[in-house]
Amino acid sequence: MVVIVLLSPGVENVWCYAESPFLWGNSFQETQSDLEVILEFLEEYYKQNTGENVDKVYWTANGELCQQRWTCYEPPCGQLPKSTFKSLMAAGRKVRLYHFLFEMLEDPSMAHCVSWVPAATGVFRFSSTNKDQVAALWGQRKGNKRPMTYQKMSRALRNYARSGEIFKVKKKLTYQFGPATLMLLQKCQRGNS
DNA sequence: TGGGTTGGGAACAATC
DNA sequence: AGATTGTTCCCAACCC
Repeated sequence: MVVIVLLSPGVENVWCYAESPFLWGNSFQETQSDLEVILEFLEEYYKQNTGENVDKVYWTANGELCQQRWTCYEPPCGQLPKSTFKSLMAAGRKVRLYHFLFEMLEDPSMAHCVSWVPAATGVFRFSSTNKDQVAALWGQRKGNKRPMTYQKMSRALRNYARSGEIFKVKKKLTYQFGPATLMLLQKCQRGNS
């Protein structure tokens, strides 16, 4: 997810715009993993310029905050206590399937289950014999009651085509990350390492 | 032909 | 209470 922070030192409000990279492209972009850093920076910057502490974060959200996707469209404007802002950030970091798959792909010990296809960027393929192992791990990660299978997981993968996060490649057991998703995942990974 | 794979509708659940 | 993100079930089509 992308967050745009517009600082207005000397002005009472600090504006924080959050939106989805899959909807808009933007000039100043940071990933969701950088949100806390941004918030800290914002606080410090605001403090230096106004001599006051930030106790609230203001942002646009079509009149109200869309809690899960950080999707905001146009001002103005909502306001939240900082604590709520932080807890929402933590909630947004909950693992999603495409992120989990990226983790698997970056883990050499999982190469027998799922691996990158070198021919094209962002393309990956499940092993015909071990694909259910990936699915089972995903089910475990989510704490599902019933065992996850490749068939059910692939149903979730097919839903990603609508949002452009992952596409099906016309090859057996092969999928491709959307360019924006791949960039985001790679950036997240660099941020964590 | 058959089994594995793909595609998608629909209802449902968990979470925020 | 509504949106998001799967999960589960099911059936049809495709393909090697």
